[in-house]
Amino acid sequence: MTSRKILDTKYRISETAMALFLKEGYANVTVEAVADASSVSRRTVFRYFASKDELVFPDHTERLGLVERCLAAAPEGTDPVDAVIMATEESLREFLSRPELVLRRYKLTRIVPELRRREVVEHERYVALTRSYLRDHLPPDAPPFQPMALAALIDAIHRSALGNWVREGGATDPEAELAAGMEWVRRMMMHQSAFSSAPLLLAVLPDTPQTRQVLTSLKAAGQELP
Amino acid sequence: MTSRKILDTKYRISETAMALFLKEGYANVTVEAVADASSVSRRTVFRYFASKDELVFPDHTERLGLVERCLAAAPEGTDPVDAVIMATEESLREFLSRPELVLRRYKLTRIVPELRRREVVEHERYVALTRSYLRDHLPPDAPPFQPMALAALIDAIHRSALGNWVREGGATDPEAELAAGMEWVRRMMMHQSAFSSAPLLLAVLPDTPQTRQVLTSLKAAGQELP
DNA sequence: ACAGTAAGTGACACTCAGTGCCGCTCATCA
DNA sequence: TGATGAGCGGCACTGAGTGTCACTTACTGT
Repeated sequence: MTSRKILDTKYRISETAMALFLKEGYANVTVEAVADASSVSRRTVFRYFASKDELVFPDHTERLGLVERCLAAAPEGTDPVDAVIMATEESLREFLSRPELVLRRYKLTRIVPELRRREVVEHERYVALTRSYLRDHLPPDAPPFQPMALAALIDAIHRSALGNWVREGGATDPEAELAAGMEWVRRMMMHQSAFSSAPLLLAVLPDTPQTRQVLTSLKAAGQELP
Repeated sequence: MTSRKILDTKYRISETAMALFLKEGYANVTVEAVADASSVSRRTVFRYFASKDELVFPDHTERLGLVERCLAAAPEGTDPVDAVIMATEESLREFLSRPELVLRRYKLTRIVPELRRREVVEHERYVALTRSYLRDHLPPDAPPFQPMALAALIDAIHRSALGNWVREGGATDPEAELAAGMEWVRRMMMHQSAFSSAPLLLAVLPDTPQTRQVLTSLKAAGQELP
C-alpha cells in the first residue's frame, strides 16, 4: 500500500466524520457510525486516529513537521525571532491551502467544547516547538521568560489572523494581518534592544514644514531599522 | 450540608487521587480505586469532578472566579493592561497559597501527557477571560490582534514565573519574576503608544557632561512614564 | 418535638471510547 | 507459484462517564 493511498483514506475518513458531526452533532455520532459511513471498520478508524476528536485535525502532524523543518532550515546567522516568524508565515500558508477543511473545522470548534479544547492543545504543541527553538537560539542574557513569551505572542497573532479570516468567511487578508502583527513584534524587540540603548543625537534645525517632514521620516526609520 | 464541608470533601478526594496517581501511575488508577480510597462512591466522584483528569485541578474554578472578580473590580479609569496585570498577580498569589498542591501537580503534569494537556486547557480558559476583557476595554483603534496577543503574552510570563518556581522546588521569587516580565510588557506598550507617537521636541543645548546627563535621564523617563 | 421538603449520596445499569489479539487477505518479490 | 509482510476486520474486554431511583441526612415551618 503506497503512503499516498493511506493519506487519501485518512482524509476521506476525516471528511465523512466532519460532515456527520456538523449534521447530527458531535456527541450523537459514534465512532462506529463514522466507520460505517466511511466503509471501514471501527478498528481501522482508530488505526488512523488516536482518538475521536483527532478526526477533526487530520493535518496537525504534517504541519508540525513543516514548522520543524522550517526552523531547522533557517540559516545560521538568522535572528531567531525572524526564523520563528518565517516558520509561522509558512504554517499560515499551509492552513490556507486547505480552506474548506479550516472553515468546516472552525464551525465545529465553535459549537463543540471538546473540539475547541483539542484545538487549544494542538496549538500548544506548536508553541512548545517554537519555544524550545527560542530557548536554544536566543542570546543567553535575555530575560528567562522571553522564549515562552515570544512563542505565545507569535502564536496568538497567528491565531488572531487566522481566526478573523475564518470568521469573515475568507474575506480578509490573513497574511497581511500576520505580517502587520509580526512587524509589531519586531518593533517591540527592537525598542527593547537597539533603539532604547542607542545614544541620543542632537540637531538644530529651522522649524519649517520640510524639516518636520524629515524628522517624521527619521523617526519612522528609527523604528524600522536596528 | 454546608458549602465548606462540600469543599473539604472535594479537596480530600483530590488529594487521595493525586497521591494514588503519583504512586501507581495515572493510567493504572481507576476512578473506582480513587472512590474507594476516599470512602465515597464512584458516582460521587463524578459529582465533584466532571472527568478523571479534573481530579488534579480542584482549584481552577475558584481561581477563574477570582480573576473575574479582580477584573470587574478594577476602577473605571484603570489602564486595561494594568488591570489584567494586577489580576494575574492576584492569581499567582492564589497559586502560591497552595504550594503543596502546585508542586505535586507539577510532578504529575510532567509525567502524564493527558494531565499536561488538561493544564493547557485550564490556562486557555484564563486567557480567554482576560482576552475578552481586553477586547472590551482596549481603545478601539488598537490593532485587532492586540487583545489576544497581550492576553497570551501575560499568561506566558505568568506561566514562566510559576514554572521556574516549581522547577526549582520553591527556591525562586516568582512574584518578582512576574513583576519584571510585566514591566517589560508595560514598556513595550508605552513605546508603541506614547513614546513613538509623541511629537518630537527640539532643544538646543551646549554639549557638556551635565547636559548629556540630563538627556540620559530624560530618555529613561520617556521609557518609564507615559 | 414533628412532619415535610430539599439536597447529597449510593447502587445499578447502560453507552461508548479506546485497546489487545488473532486470523484473513492481498500486494510484492523471489 | 509459493512465501512474506503489511494492512484490515472482527471480537472481546476495560474503564470513563451518564441517567435513574431509592435512601438518608439536614434544614424548614408549625
